[in-house]
Amino acid sequence: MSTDTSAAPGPAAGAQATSIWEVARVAGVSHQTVSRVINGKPHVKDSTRALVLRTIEELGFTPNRSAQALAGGLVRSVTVLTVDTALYGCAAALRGIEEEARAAGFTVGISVLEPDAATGTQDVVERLGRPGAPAVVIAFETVGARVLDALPADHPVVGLMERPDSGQQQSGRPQVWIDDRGAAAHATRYLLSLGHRTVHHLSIPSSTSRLTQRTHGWQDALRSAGRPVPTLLDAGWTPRSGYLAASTLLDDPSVTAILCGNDDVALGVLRAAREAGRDVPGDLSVIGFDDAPQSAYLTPSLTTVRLDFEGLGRSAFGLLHALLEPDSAPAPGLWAEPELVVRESSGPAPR
Amino acid sequence: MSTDTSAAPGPAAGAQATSIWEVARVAGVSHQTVSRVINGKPHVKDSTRALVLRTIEELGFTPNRSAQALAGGLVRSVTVLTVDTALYGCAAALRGIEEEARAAGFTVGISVLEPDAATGTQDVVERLGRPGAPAVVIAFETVGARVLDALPADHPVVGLMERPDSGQQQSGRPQVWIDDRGAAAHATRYLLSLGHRTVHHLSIPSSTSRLTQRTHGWQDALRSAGRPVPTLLDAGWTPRSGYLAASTLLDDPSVTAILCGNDDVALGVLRAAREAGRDVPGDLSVIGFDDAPQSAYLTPSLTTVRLDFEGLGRSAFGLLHALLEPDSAPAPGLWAEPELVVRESSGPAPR
DNA sequence: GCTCATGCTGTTACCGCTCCCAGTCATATC
DNA sequence: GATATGACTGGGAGCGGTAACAGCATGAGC
Repeated sequence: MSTDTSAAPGPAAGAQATSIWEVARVAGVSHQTVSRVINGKPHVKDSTRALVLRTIEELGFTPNRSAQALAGGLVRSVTVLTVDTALYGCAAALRGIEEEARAAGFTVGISVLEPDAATGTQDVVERLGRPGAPAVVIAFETVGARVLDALPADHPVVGLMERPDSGQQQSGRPQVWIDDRGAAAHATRYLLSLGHRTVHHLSIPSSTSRLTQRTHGWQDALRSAGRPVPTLLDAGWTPRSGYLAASTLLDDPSVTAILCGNDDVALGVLRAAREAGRDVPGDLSVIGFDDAPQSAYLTPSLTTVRLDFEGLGRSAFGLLHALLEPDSAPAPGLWAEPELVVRESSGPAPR
Repeated sequence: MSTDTSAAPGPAAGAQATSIWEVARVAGVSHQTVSRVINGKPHVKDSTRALVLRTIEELGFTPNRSAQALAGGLVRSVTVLTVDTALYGCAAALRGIEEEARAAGFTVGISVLEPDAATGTQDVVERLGRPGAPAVVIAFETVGARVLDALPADHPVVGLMERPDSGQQQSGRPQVWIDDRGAAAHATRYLLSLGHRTVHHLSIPSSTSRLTQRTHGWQDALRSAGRPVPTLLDAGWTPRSGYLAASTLLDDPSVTAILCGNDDVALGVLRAAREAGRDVPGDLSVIGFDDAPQSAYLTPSLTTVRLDFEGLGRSAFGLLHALLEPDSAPAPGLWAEPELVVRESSGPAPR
């Protein structure tokens, strides 16, 4: 009796790892047939298919994705490029993407962009691991936008953006966006309608060259109402930054309404207001942006603009999927329009 | 003059994608030398190395990770398995892992576990894409723990856990954990020291078979102080769940101190307390868990147990890295001990 | 001067999978 | 009955890398 090492014809002759060759050997078919079964391709007799499927089950075989990708098969993986996974907007979008991607059998990778990260084409491709690797870029701010620009035009990538300026429908690159400019304008008008003379704005970080669309929307509303546009104040993303920015702003008693770049900033403002002895909404109205899950439970509960980041993420993936597999992919869904959610933190201007 | 299609000896003879063959051809060396340079292996003359490096730069070549993985080279990718990317603890841990992984040149994938997901070995391996693919499992709750169990003992995986019961130092699998049991006990003792007769507890979801370590810690402290242990109340992860659970609890005027399973639950409790006309901390003390970035800015600001999820994530990756590359990996760092952060939401028992 | 170690380089065989192409049948069609 | 289908199946050649081995100089040691 001798060990038969020459039996298996293909690679992995004496191997223990279960490959399609092993499955093929056990099932008594060729590796090609196994491949067909795995990929649900036609031209396999039902009984053969069943046999192979059973064998796969028995052997606990899992196709090796690296090999699939290398052999030029369908890739079924997305990389999400984002600045911060903990920030509510990004986290929610990520969740939407992941959810949809997993449902479609895609693997999702994630790579966090440092604010000062190198964003040359090569740097970005290196993060993706392979030229032509599908990606979703969460590009609400500058770094993301730069990364998006660095990718070649034919690269399968979709961006999650702020609403692009109507003028520059640029790049023809697939993208999904939220009309936060319009939403910010709406929120600002709402505050004016409550009798506030003007509205101050604590902006989330913007590129040095460009204001955020939220800031633009705020300006739009004030200008078209003929109201003075106060100096723009830059906050960060955190409650702390909102708190610091508001601390000085609240020294001015004429400030009666503040539109914040996001809910976290608004939270900081709420805190600063309380410490400054300003009643919200009696003396001061505060509006946030995003409608994070916490915002409804704050004291006072926060009036805010609800943004459907999760839906946006789902759509982004859907768009990418459609790009990759035009036939099999379901049509990408839509996402909810921004909506002003009025709660306790906003009210009539003091008199 | 004719196009020379036979020049390149190896694969990709007439291809346009830049592979190591292309780099080799341009640099006038063999593909193997290019491979050596890429991997920083020895036995390459400095001048040759420089030449290859320059060529790589010029051609904008990026090694194909699928091919590297397939060829049995170092893998340099981790998959994070978690239940929710938006939950503060998970998000922070994920950030820690990603940060450390990227620094080490690893790709990070993420896969969200549904509460009712199939967690057989094969299901999990399928998510990882390849048997033996390194992973970090965020296993603070049941699903994660089950997944961890499903992986074969020799699989390179590290778990982020609650502190295991001292009895069962189980499985020998590498893991990092937070002593939330001790921290919960500490927080409970703190409340008792303020004069509260007992402490109520709103638990985050636990497996049906097992209480969370936080709940255990709470029981520990009450029992060893000889205080009555109130009925355990199950909340969820969200402010809403805390709000709902507290709404009934607060009908009982003897409830003066509540330890919450996390900060979001505590936020809901704060809200419910206000609506019930209970002053915090005058009538009621509330303590959270996690110290989310928002908690310091709430009104009242939240006394909570600070947990270093980010450090935990970094350490988890460090441990995995050391497992994968015992020589080159730096020693995994430590993470901060839990710490009770006393703020405004806790105070002496009412009398 | 010749052997031997040593540094550098190229050749070859895979890794596990998918493509393309060439069979082999059974069933229609003429 | 011979030929054309067409469903099914198998064989081989890569995909872009890495590992193991083999060559070939160069310098040291005898």
